[in-house]
Amino acid sequence: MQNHKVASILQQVADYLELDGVDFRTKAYRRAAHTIETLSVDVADMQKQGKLEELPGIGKHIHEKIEEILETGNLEYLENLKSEFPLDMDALMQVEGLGPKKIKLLYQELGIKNLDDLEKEAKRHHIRRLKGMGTKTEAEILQNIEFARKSIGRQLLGDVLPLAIEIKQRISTLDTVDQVQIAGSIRRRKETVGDIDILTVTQHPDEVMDYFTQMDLVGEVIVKGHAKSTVRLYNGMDADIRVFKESDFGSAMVYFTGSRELNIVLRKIALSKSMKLNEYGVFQEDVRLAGQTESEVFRALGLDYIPPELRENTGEIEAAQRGKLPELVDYNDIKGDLHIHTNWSDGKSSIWEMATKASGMGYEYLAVTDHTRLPVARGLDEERLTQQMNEIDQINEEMETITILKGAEVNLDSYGNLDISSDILRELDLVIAAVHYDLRQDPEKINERISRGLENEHVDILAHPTGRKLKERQPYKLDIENLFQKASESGTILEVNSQPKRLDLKDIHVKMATEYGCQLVVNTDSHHTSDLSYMELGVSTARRGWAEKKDIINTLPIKKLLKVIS
DNA sequence: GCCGTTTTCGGCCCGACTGTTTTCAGTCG
Repeated sequence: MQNHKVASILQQVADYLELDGVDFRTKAYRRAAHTIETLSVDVADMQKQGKLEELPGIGKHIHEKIEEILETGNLEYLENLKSEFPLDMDALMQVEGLGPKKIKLLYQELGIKNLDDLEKEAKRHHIRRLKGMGTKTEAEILQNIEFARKSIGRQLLGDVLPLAIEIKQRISTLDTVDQVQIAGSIRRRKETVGDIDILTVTQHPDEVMDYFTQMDLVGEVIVKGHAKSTVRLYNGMDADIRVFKESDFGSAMVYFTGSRELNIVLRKIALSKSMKLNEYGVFQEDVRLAGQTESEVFRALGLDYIPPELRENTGEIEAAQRGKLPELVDYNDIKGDLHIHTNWSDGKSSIWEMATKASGMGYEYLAVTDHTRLPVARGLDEERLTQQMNEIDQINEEMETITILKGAEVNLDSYGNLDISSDILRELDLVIAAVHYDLRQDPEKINERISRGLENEHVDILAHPTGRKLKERQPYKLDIENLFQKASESGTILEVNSQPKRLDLKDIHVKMATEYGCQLVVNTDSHHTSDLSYMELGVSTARRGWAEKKDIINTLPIKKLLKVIS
């Protein structure tokens, strides 16, 4: 599967074209890159079937470029652009305030190719001499270089969401604030986020701005105005706050939730109906048609309400026009967690503690699935598994509010065999199979290994199917479509793992899997009672993958669930 | 470079802010 590679090359072409001031062709390449990146099928398959040009934003020329990438792994066009501008685009673009135009000017006038060159020339005061630059720009650049160097990039949703909620709660304590909401990619629950966007309604903007910029979470204030302020938080992440009128709040939420791609299409739709859409409302001539609520804004454009998690312009707008949006699985639909660890292996909490917490969350059931054998995780052998089953029997007798299921997270060895004997596996309610070592196998081996696991009669669930860890490691080199095909044939359930670093399957894979007819389960893989709350991240990942309640087995009441995993 | 319920050619989302200007270009979201 080469979708990501193809998209990345097209994106780079756009970056370099932008240097040259090429406007609309740049946009065309970005649009094509977005189409490929979010495609829920293999771009190579589309190409073989001659269907590439049916995709939005892909015409004759980009079709040819994609063919070249698929055949040769490279794109000559991009290589030529690179040799014309031999500079570190990525790094320079990280410097706030520098865009393609200024980068080109700096390269042509001063030969600046990277951050080191940039720093040198700024310190020599050469930059202020250039047209359109001045002392302020030069000082700004020097200041921002340091930040660009240690730029942490996008952070994990799971790390940022609690911080955003904290800020929202603090602002909502102000008497003068009528409404406060989180917008941006956090609201869309994207797996990584670049900043925190907060929108408010208040009659006293200055008071809110003072409070926001003086919070103890703030490292430095970047901009402070009456309608908008930006701060850099202690952890290096930027947070924006904006003030709107009550009557505009819906259109502001649509606009600042994005995505950017969705906004562009919404505005085109408005234009096609001779309306105008901006963050202050929907207008026709000078008459205001909508703006107070999001639903009202969508309705004015002839669309059903689109849940934030779907707002990526990957087909949801067309679905909303035809009244065909999916009924997404809801956070309250989840009836239990089927993948957790306890202090029997590498977890920190006891079975009793985990069950008590889960019961408090309103769950009907909880499956205890400690590691087997894995030495680093103090994994269980047959004997200890048996002891653990006895303890679970006891706790089940004492606890009336929740049913604890007996399970295990069993290792797939390098050939796809399980490391616990069938006699014991047969006694368990639930068997999860997972790859935990020998991760860098060749595609052929890892595919065979996982296929064997899926075909094993004892295996109910495949945990974290691709093995990726955000900002840490690549997925296994597996053929994902083969995996979905096999899983749908064998009826093995695929996990959406809710750990902030994993979110595996990820959103577009969730969509692919359901299109193959696979059943899914959303699990937390908790190692502590506090991890159980990660469920929300998994559910939002499933929602981003268009999953409905019927696709997720842990939305079932216990009797039906037991039939599925029996 | 893509695309069409006005269009096969002439458009391509919109507004705020900043620093540099003396009416605007570049950047950002």
